[in-house]
Amino acid sequence: MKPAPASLRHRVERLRAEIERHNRLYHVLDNPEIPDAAYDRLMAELRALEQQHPELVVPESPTQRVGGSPVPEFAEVRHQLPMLSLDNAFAREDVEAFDRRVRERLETDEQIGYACEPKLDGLAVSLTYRDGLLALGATRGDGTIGEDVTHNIRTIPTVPLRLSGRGWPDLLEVRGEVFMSSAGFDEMNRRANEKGEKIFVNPRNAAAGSLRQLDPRLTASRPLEIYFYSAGRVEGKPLPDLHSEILKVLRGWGLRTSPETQVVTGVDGLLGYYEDIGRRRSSLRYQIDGVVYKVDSIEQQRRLGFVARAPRWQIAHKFPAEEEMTTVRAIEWQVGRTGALTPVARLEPVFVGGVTVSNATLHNIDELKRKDVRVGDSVIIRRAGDVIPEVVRVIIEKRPSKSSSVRLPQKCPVCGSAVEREEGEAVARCTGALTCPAQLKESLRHFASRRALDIEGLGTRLIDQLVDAGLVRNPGDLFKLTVEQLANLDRMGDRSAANVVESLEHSKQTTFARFLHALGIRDVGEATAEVLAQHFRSLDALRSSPAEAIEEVPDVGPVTAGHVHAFFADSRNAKVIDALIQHRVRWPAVQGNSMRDSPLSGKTIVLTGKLSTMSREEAGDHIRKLGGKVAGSVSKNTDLVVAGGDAGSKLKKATQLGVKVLEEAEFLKLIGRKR
DNA sequence: TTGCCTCGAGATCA
DNA sequence: CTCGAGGCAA
Repeated sequence: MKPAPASLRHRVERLRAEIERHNRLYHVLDNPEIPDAAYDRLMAELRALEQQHPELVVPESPTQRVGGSPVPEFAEVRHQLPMLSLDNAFAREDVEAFDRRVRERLETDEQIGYACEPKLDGLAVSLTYRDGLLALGATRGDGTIGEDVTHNIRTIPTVPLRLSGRGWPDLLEVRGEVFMSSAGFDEMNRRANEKGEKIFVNPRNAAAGSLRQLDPRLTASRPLEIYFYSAGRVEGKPLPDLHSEILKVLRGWGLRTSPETQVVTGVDGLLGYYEDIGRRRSSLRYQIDGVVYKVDSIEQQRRLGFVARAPRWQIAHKFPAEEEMTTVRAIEWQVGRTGALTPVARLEPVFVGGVTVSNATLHNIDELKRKDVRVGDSVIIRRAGDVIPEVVRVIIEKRPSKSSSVRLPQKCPVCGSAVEREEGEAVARCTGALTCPAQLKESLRHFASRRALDIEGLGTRLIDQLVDAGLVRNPGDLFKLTVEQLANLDRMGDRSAANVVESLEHSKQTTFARFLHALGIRDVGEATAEVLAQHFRSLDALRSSPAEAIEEVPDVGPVTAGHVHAFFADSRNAKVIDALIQHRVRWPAVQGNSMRDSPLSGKTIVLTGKLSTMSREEAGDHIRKLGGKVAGSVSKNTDLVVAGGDAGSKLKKATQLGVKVLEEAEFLKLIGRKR
């Protein structure tokens, strides 16, 4: 093939620039200059030229949005700056309190400038541009680690593959919300319906599902959009010092921001914005579940800082949750792992807040009595806090004439054992322990779960069958199962059965902490299991300890210590544990850094700056594991400050107060981690 | 709590 | 083709 002549190269460049300009006019500025057909002709010409001269193709060419080949799996991405969650406000008082807190912390009586925007119902993503080219697109994940979905992000027409304009930093991380417009969603479903394909139930799930496709061609066929709402990591050039100005420069680089953003002053401004958007909510092109307020000044944001996992300078003001009426078909009692009886309302299915709700927990007997929900009642349902369905109230006028209050059962509805309710406790419990099939099933689920023994393939269905068939009466029985027994069950062939036996075998090699966690002792979750393991080091030491000795463990109080001691004192539990050990469930000896001789034990430590080898969360976990406490700010009570790169005011304060400061390398040595 | 995607494997039908 | 497990997101 002949190399492309310079004139052709030039033409290709011109075409790309032209197409990108029209993209920007169309998607970002919402102001197209040429008809679609003319745009299509430009694209067609570019495609033809690139086909004839493949050496001219570059990844950022507008023709390369769909990279072609599916990815084998999603890679993990660590967010350099964590993607935090945000606090919620539901009532105007919450907003007033927010504004008051902000002014108190900033020690000002002046009205605060706030940047406001709608809170879109989509999913948060982080995009990284290096030298102006899209390099990475990732989901939020847990805020620290997300998934690499670059191949799918590239297919979104409103995402520029190359930044336009000038003056962008060498490295720019931007955050935004990927969503589907209501019209796009309806149109997509209409087409899917015509073709007899399955339709999506709501735009949010459709958008989330689309980003999780392995094959970008499928994603490209979904009407995804994006609005950017903030900058993350920036290197090489500072951004403006007002949030609203940052949004402006982002827009200048072709990154679409919400046209509804607005800067207001003071709490009245916030509430006015909320009402304005609320009035226009139904005429917006997309679904929103509230609005977001941010302190506009970046300097003020910095001074306000963070609390736990949310910044103090922003808050989401949610619209009231959508409510629907339905009827109660039944009220059932669920028996949990610890025997706790929970009343659950089985409802006539009703579509509310984008999903079909047919169950709603009533939490406990007190809650049930307070609301006096009865079978046959008409009730108001909403999805509280985004997720969990809630019975708001009963419509008394519609109550059937002969109905009666639900009472706490005297006997366990599953096994018939006595039900006990301790003085002053809200929960009632079945006393059947592992003889109760419900408790047994839940215990086994917990035992096999990922953070416990992690037995792959042992799911709900299989556990139900094993218990119902009488094959398993306690966790120890799991390890007696044979391929033949398993293969006899529903939907279990030889292959599946062998896989389960294999993963059971695999799960026997565990850690002391996981083992303790798996036992399901009351009040012993992952964290407590970890400190118990560190403190006692061996099962025998723990088993033979009196409650007082267990109480010596940091963060373990008399109640938890009592539960732990009682658990091991129970001969039924002892038998199960012995059986597990007999089946060679085992773990490596717990290593050196016992809490007692750890250098961090009882120390208060502050982390500042970026560590190169781990996230702050991880560093915090290490410290806590070694008996230390992590604090957010430096004071005279601080024993130690760990300074990573770019450490700021906390380091300064530490020096002022004469607090000992450790570099990352020294810290790693201290926690017994080498580089 | 629900909905979505992916994967492995069992069930079903030609 | 269908189902269950497992993982993710809000």
